[in-house]
Amino acid sequence: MARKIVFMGTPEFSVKILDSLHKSDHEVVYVYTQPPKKSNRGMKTNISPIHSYAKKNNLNLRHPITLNSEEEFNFFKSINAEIIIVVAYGQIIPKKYLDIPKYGFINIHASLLPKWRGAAPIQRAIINQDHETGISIMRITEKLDSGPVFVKYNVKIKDDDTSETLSKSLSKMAADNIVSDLDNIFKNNSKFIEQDHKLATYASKIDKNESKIDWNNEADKIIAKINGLNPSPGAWFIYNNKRYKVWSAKKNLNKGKPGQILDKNFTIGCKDKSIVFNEIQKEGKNRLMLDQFLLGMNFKVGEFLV
RNA sequence: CGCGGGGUGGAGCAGUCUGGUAGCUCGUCAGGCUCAUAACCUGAAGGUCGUAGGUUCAAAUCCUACCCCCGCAA
Repeated sequence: MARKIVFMGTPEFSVKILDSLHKSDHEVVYVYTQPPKKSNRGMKTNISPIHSYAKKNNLNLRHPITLNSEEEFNFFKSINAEIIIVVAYGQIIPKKYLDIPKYGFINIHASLLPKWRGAAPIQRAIINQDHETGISIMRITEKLDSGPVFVKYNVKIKDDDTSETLSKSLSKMAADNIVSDLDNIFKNNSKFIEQDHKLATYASKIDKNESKIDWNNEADKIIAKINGLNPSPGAWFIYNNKRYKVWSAKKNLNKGKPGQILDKNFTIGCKDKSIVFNEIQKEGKNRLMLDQFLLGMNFKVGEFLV
């Protein structure tokens, strides 16, 4: 039976899931996303990935600056949706909204709750060198990411997984399952299980300062950071006053002082072993594979990166 | 009007400030060496220096406009 769904989401991660819902038997009556804002080079006005998807597929779109106004709340009530799916919307849903739809607000979160509640669960899982993560589908309650969960899907984190690859596979996993999961909710087949709040950890937003590579860490830890911050904002270091963004790297067994260039392959010493870059990008330049990068790179073995 | 870097043979770069023969590393092709090679040696091909104007005896280089790529910041 077709249900009236409202979808709330913003980044690329949400798009596949919206697509799944849009192609299902249910009716996506409204899509909410963050309003367009001036951003990026030149400060042009940019719309969110969900915004452009909705436009392309002629879905009803709503992008209020805030949900808190009376007017916005009344509009929401007038939609008369039966269930709301929230995937990385980027705004806290005010409490008064939560009881309006018959089947409530459902959230898709990219971690195995109660682990990694909050803004950057995928990045944190990789940076923390976790071996697995996943998707949790849960009911939204007043407190962020702490509602009862009714299903989790696990996925292994591979050594070469980045936030981008992991985000894609998690997004796909959620998209593949959401429709049948919703059916279970509608049929009342699903048990919502309270999280064990004592085990909760928090995935705080990525701070600019932590994206700089600290060569006093172990090679594995540095690589985890590189992968976790790929593609955005990217792990980086300074050499000759230029900023270099590292897209990927692998461990090398050679030893050397932290931050020191150990050989002509631009291998860099860490606290223990060392790392050799795989794909790297100088500021203002394109990203390059190591062999290309080395051709035009002028450096002396023995010097230090900052 | 957010700040900044860049566009030079197929790839990555130097040369631009201080105008005067188009340079480096790699790749490609041919030949050589070798049991053999992604190694080594020799040689060759390949560039309207992003585009369009301007200044000049002379422009990759100086001036103007435009196009494209990228980093930061938000």
